[in-house]
Amino acid sequence: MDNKRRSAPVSLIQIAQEAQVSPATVSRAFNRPALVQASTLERIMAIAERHGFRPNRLGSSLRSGSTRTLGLVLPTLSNPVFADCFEGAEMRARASGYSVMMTVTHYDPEQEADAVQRLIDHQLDGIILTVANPQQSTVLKTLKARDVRYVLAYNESNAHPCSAVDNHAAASDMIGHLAQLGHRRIAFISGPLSMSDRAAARLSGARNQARTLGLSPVRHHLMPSHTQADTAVLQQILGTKRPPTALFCSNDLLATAVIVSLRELGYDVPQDISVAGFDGMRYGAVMSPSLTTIEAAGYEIGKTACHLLLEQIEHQPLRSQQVPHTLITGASAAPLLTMRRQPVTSKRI
Amino acid sequence: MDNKRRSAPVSLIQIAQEAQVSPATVSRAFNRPALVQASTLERIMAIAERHGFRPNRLGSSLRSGSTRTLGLVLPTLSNPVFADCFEGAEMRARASGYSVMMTVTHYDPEQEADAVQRLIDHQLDGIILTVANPQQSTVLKTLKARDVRYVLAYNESNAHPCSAVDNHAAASDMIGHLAQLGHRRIAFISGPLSMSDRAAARLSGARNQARTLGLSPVRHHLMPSHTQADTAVLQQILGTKRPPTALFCSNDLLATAVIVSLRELGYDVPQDISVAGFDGMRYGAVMSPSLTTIEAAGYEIGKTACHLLLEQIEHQPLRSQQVPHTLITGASAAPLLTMRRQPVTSKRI
DNA sequence: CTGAAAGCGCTAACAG
DNA sequence: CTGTTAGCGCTTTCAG
Repeated sequence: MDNKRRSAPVSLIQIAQEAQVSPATVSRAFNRPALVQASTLERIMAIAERHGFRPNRLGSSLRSGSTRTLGLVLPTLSNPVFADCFEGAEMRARASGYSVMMTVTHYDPEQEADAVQRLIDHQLDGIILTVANPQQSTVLKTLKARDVRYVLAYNESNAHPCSAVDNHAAASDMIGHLAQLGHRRIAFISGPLSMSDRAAARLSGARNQARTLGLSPVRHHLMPSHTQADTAVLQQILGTKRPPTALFCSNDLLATAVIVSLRELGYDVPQDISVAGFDGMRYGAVMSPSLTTIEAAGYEIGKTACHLLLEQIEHQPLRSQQVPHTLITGASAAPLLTMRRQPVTSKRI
Repeated sequence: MDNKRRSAPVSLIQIAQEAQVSPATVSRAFNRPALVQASTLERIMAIAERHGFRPNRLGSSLRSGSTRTLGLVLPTLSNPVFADCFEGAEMRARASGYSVMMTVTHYDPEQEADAVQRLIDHQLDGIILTVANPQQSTVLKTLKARDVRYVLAYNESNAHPCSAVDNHAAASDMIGHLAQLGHRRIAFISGPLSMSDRAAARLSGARNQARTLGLSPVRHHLMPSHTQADTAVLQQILGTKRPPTALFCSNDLLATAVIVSLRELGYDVPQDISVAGFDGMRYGAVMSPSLTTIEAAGYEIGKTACHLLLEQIEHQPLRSQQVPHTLITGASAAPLLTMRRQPVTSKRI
């Protein structure tokens, strides 16, 4: 009856029989062809091809103890920097014959834990992950306890191998840039810091640099999520006596949302207020106004993280690597002088 | 010496010994706990927990013939619609206890073939994929020949199970909308059609509707890639005697690039020329001008494709499912009357 | 260069 | 409800 589905699952043993060699030889033919006599190799391969045979990786993984598969755990792919990160990591993995199992966590530590457990169950050779906060991450403990190899991507840490930009320095650079444009009252806007150590590091870098340059202390304003702007909060920020003249947002998606909300409130960017982001997502350049931001190449972070992980798998010593960042001067942050004296506080739309 | 790495790989057998039961019982405890006496179950689980034991999926997969893992093959995650597609598919997969192995092909049939082969080697339970063109796709033949379950995402086909929007109808809708705005000369812009049957279907829908409405025939102009605009081509298109008043681009990324290029050439969108896209990527709403486009929800396509695949895996009959599309009226396409009479052909920048 | 044998960790039959 | 048995498909010693 059911003779259509799952036709002829040929196994290595059958190839061996047909080729009149032992299974071991067929295995060698595929894994270390140099060890097999040319004529034998040819015969085996011909038969294999005829049957469309390819070694079943489950068998080989079980026996050899390696799945040649890596796990990738990221907050979300909606943020294009993480999509880039995947592409960088997968490209690097493929170059070494590895496949990638991927999952997203939506910045939720509980989902991080589930994800990592799932990947461990699959016996992956290693895991690349971005966690909410490496300091107090139970997953990292699990990983260590189980002796699973891993590398953090985006998170900075000196307790764990990682691939990231120097968020502190990058945020400093941005504050420097805004200061150079004449801004002295800068606010920092982000989602819940507990969900992103990156945002926290950026805030700290911003504050530090503001202090160094003698600017007003950087106020921190919280948005409900890392990618959504709360209009009420913005209204409140700008309704104060001496409102900030520039808003530094913890990521580009948030900066984008903030710009849209400001527009709805009747503020022009950068005419009434400057806005800067962080990440350097591709669309930033296309937006209007084009986004002033820090480019932290996701592709590089992913590629590097994967490279570090593969090093570990090859038993090279653990190490971390910083990925360089670049300030991108867009039109969303303008010199203070060209801005209006009195920001309009009433709606204009 | 090397006593630090890979500490104590506990196996089901060891748990069985310690719990004084047979391996089968431990297996049942994890897979069908209802079949095990409560007290036994408890004892087993306690011991397992103490050792941090979890069943090794390689063993179980090899024996049971199912990896509970699906493959996802997409052109690229740089296009946010595909990133959404991943999220939709992975969410659906996870809901049924499946993991996802993912890879990108950059619209290259050769990479599609490699990817599928790699996934087949991993013995995945099924594959969701977007191919350049299902009509002449060797991968689909391979998949069929090997009796691997699969569902197409984005590609429309009546020879293969698939989840997609009705590209033809959607393109018709867009032409209808542009016609309603007063446009009668509309050009269609895309990358190489051989790399995307979606673009081809959209072109055909556009042409058909233009004919129906008695508009000028839709001219098709080719860009070097699906996401990059060639300024020279645009210049040539607009340099003709009776240039099109609206450009319908085969996807949003391309539309975005076209708008940027037009701006560089000194054309204002939509003042001088209207531009429409296709896909409904999130950033379209944030752009300026906001993008007129067709929303084809990637998340839904991915989720649906995964759902169809899981149905297949549960031996339900093959089927396809169309995902609805929506016209999004943005500001990048404006009524003809408000446009200038004579499009400027000299640079203004 | 090749073969024989053992077994990776688990589950599916079949008994009881 | 539980145990026994027999592998799933492959690789890896260890011998030749």
